Amino acid sequence: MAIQNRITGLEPVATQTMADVVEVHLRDYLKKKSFKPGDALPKELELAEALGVSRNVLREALSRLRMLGMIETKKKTGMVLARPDILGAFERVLDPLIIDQSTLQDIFELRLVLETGMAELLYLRKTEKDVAALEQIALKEKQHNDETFRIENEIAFHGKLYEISGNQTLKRFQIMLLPIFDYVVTLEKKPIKGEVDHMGLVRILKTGGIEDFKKGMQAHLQPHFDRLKSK
Amino acid sequence: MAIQNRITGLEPVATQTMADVVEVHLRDYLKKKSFKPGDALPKELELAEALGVSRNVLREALSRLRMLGMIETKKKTGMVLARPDILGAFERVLDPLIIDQSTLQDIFELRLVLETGMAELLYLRKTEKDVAALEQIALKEKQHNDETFRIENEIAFHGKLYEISGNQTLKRFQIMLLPIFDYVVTLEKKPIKGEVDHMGLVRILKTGGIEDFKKGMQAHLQPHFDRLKSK
DNA sequence: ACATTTGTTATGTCCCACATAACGACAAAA
DNA sequence: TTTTGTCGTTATGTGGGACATAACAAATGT
Repeated sequence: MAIQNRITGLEPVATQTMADVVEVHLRDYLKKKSFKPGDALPKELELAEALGVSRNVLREALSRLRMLGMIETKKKTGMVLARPDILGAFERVLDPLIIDQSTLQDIFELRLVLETGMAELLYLRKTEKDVAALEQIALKEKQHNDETFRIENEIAFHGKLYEISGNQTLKRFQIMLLPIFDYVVTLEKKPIKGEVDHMGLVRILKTGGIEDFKKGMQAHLQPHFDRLKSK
Repeated sequence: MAIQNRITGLEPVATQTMADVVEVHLRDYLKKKSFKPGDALPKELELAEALGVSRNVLREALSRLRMLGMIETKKKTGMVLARPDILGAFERVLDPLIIDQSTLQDIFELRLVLETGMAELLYLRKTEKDVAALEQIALKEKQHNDETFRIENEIAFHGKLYEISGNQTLKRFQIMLLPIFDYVVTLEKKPIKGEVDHMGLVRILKTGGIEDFKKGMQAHLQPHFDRLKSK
């Protein structure tokens, strides 16, 4: 048996379960038939028979698609195709405690990449009203001092930025990533402070150009980037 | 009953199925018990009894967790906790045909945000070997002329960029987003060409600074950004 | 015309049975 | 002693049947 340990490049036989196969078949089926959202699907018994599996197996696969939001089911009415919630599945597995360290680091970086790359969208879509709201958030910051408020405000500020970007998917992304980000940050002892604070970013948004903002955000997040060097 | 139809903001009672509830309970259970990957879980019958549901319902929920990679099951051995594949679920629903138009647009923007924000990571981790490989890809581009090759090469070039970023999650992200990107691009008639081409970006990576690259990538993707204005 | 009742039907849930693979223990062979 | 083969045990994988329930549709009554 000692020899087996030395054998490399041999995966332990990917034993697929029927539900796995059926899930793929169903997805292909939906794609191939080019169903539109709202279209009715065959009933469970018909599908089970067509696929040659029991209703049990079929329902396991359907349960998956249902979780992903690809289908919706109602008694008597049957199943209809729906628009999947592409981020819904994401949320379920985004727990800092069960994600391995390197992926955690990856996600941490991802947030930094997003916020520096967001400048284009911001300048494309920001309104005076948006900037005013952002300024209000930044102002409140100076009135309080406790730690929990600081974190909440940090979230509010950056959240508002995502909102201004006008990208709903991006916004939801941020909401999901925040816990992760918090988790990583709180692992460090002292709060990190960049050269440019929130008020500074607001000032740039009001009077500066897009390049200025990129530099500003870069400076704001610089301490976080510095942490990554060790990787 | 007519009154009910006028009430807005009231979803028609999210009729949760047992599998939905059990799924949540299971996830909470796993989190609360702070299982580590590799830890063995109770067997199906025990879980079903503890939750007060039939084995069928439990298995539907388990099937979902299994799909997300949160658990692995083997006959006789039972179930063990695993590291979820955070992007696996994503891939399953990322089909341009079933995603609604606005989300498609969001994702399209997301890619642009990622690639402009990636500059920091690139300059943090690029090696001479990386840049040389990138140059090879850019060089091949000039030798061919057919459309399919152009697209493949486009993918190879930008894919290499993600690779250099050293962020595995980012890289997988790009692979998933590419079909979407292609889909949106091919909706347009003529190929889009920015002021800075691939060779230009390589030149910047070799001799220029990080700010230069940001500007370069910005110019390279500018035509795409211009498309977004109409939104 | 409208409200009520009744019937039908597809999903939701449960239960039982058996197949199958993998583990563990033990025995046989080297 | 170490390896190899056998076999029973066991937890998951799969199949099939039954009934409950909600929702739709048609028939009925006012």
